[in-house]
Amino acid sequence: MPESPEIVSRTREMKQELVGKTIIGLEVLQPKCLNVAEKTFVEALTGAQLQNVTNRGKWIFIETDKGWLLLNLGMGGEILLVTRATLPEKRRLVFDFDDGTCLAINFWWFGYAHYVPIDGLSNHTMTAKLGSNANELTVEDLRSMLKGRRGNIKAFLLNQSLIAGIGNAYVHDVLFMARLHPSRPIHTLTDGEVEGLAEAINGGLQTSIDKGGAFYEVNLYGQKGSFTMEDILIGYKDGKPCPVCGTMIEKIRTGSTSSFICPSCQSLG
DNA sequence: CGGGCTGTTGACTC
DNA sequence: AGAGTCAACAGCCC
Repeated sequence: MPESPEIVSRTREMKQELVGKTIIGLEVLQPKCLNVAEKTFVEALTGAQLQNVTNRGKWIFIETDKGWLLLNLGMGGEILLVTRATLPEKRRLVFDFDDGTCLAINFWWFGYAHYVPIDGLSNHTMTAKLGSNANELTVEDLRSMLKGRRGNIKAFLLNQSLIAGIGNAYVHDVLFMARLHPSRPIHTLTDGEVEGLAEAINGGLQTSIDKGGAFYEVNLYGQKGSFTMEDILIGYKDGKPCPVCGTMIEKIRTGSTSSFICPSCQSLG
């Protein structure tokens, strides 16, 4: 489940490794993940030189002199820096570079590889409405976003057009650190709770960013991230004791997703 | 073997 | 506007 920590880590690695390389060829094994015709995609990016790699939420922005390559790994996937000799079996896209290396991209279930012309980012609806990066959020940002908003806090945190980068894997610990129940109505939050939530968002993601992302995703070199189950406080730990009060952690249904909570630390009040 | 569950996202409905 | 459902279809667990 690639969320901010994994995407920020992949972005760093790609910027480090790929800037300056030129795409001399590319292979599309799953045209369905594209936003344009396969022919258009291939023609647009062949010969493109990579200039920068950034991210917004879960989207990776690869800037080239011929336009943008935007990637979203969906529910998981790998971006691997390999050679033709070491290509992974599972791959949906392969970019060949002028130095003999290549980038093999696979989506675990589904994902997107979109081409956008140099001046066309504002027309790319899937990224144009993304909110600010979760790992760069300030208390003031959060306060103004929450003001007057209805609904519950978990749906708010997962809404990418407000805060970009939090997904259903990290949200459990973010809410736990802020001592908030996922179904807590936004309008009932106190000033202190909003401040605590801002800290929880930053803290909850930063540990994993520092560790290169979660153990269930790999980096460009095929190595797993070092953020492990031991770094997770309550997520996916139903039946185990809460690290703060010892109460049994519960798995509950919240809308169409599951949530993990300590029923004592995160009471609905 | 098969069914149910899991990360994302947008489209669609009420 | 918010909440729910579905569809993209891989892999794991029981």
